[in-house]
Amino acid sequence: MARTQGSHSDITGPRIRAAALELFARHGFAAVSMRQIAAHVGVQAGALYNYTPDKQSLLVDLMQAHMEDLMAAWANQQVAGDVVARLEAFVRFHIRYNLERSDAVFIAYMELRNLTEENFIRIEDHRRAYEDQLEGILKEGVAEGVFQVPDTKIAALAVIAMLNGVLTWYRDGGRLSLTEVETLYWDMVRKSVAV
Amino acid sequence: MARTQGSHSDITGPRIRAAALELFARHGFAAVSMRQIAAHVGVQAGALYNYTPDKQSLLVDLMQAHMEDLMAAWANQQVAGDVVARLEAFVRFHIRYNLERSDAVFIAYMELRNLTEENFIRIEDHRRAYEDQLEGILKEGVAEGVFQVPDTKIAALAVIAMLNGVLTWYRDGGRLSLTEVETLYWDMVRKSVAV
DNA sequence: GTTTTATCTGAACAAATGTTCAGTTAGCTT
DNA sequence: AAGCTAACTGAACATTTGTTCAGATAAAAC
Repeated sequence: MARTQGSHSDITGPRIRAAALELFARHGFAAVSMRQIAAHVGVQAGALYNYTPDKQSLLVDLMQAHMEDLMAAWANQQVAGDVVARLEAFVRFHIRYNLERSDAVFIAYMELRNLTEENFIRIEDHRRAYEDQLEGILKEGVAEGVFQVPDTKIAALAVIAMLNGVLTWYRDGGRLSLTEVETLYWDMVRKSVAV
Repeated sequence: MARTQGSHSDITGPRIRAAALELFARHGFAAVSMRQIAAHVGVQAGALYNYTPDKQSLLVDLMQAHMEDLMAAWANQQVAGDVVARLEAFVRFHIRYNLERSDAVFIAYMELRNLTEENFIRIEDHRRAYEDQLEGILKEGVAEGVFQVPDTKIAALAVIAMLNGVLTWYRDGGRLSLTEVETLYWDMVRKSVAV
């Protein structure tokens, strides 16, 4: 056999990335073999190399795409308003977006150690840029006297870490709805940076 | 060659666990081979099997030991006092303890997916018990009207997630001292659960 | 309908994996 | 000093790993 019926790179490519995303998130990058990914797509391992030069590139591309999507989604989301409204928007956006793409978020946070120095820096730059968005809001709020934090950089990291915690316990159809979770976290964040 | 000079299980055992801890934390469980651990100790791979029945048991034992140490250290730490003082004690304890054993903490949070169902439950029970300690303090505070949170369970998880975030950025000899970091986080936690 | 191009197979490769074990030597006991 | 036990080596094992590539077939272009 060789080329299979209905085969098309526009279909196989995304399916490979989707399978890799799910498997990397579930078992970890190092624990997943190229053959497992291929089997998930219904293809032989060799075929993957039409879509990625090697295994690590597959991981990096997934991370990079996620970080770019995240930044684009946030840029698209922003609403004008006072700093409090913008902080609330950030909190709700972050929770909702991260829960919708929990696999990608998980990978982007957990698999950094499997990256080469160069790739690590690329991804880390994206993350810092995202954190800077939140820190910018906090800085403004502090300048206006609406917020009070001892250190805006640390506060931004603390807030993001707190919000990311949702990933470890939230399940669809659980005790709390997505909106309830958002409101609950927003309540804590709001108070934590209050004057 | 066979038994080597100065070899003793009281020495080799701990060294194996220490090497495994460091390597698992740095590269991930699946990415570390038994031969790498052995090389780190200065021993052949086969010798490891005098100390563990298999690779996963090595991981589980490290996790279990960490969780037990954590619980014991907290039990040993507790001071009498009002709920606010006890919450502060928890925050400072958690930050300090986790930074001192960041490798173990990292592993206990990241490698759960490499466990069998049975082992997963064992470790997860420990974590829940630890989280319950914090939730207990929050519940008491809410009952007394000193704290106000919409949901003590979620609040406990949120606080712990926030504190764990320290691990991702804190470095010895950095801009902030350990005590400064503790105080900084305590400030945010205190406000986040305030009435 | 024929040629060209895109896509995949299937086999192969060397290297690395977790684990076992017979054999060997160091340390301890008597 | 002799015997016993604890600790380790070194080689072997069956699998699995990431990756390559010649060949085969489907889809697209002409």
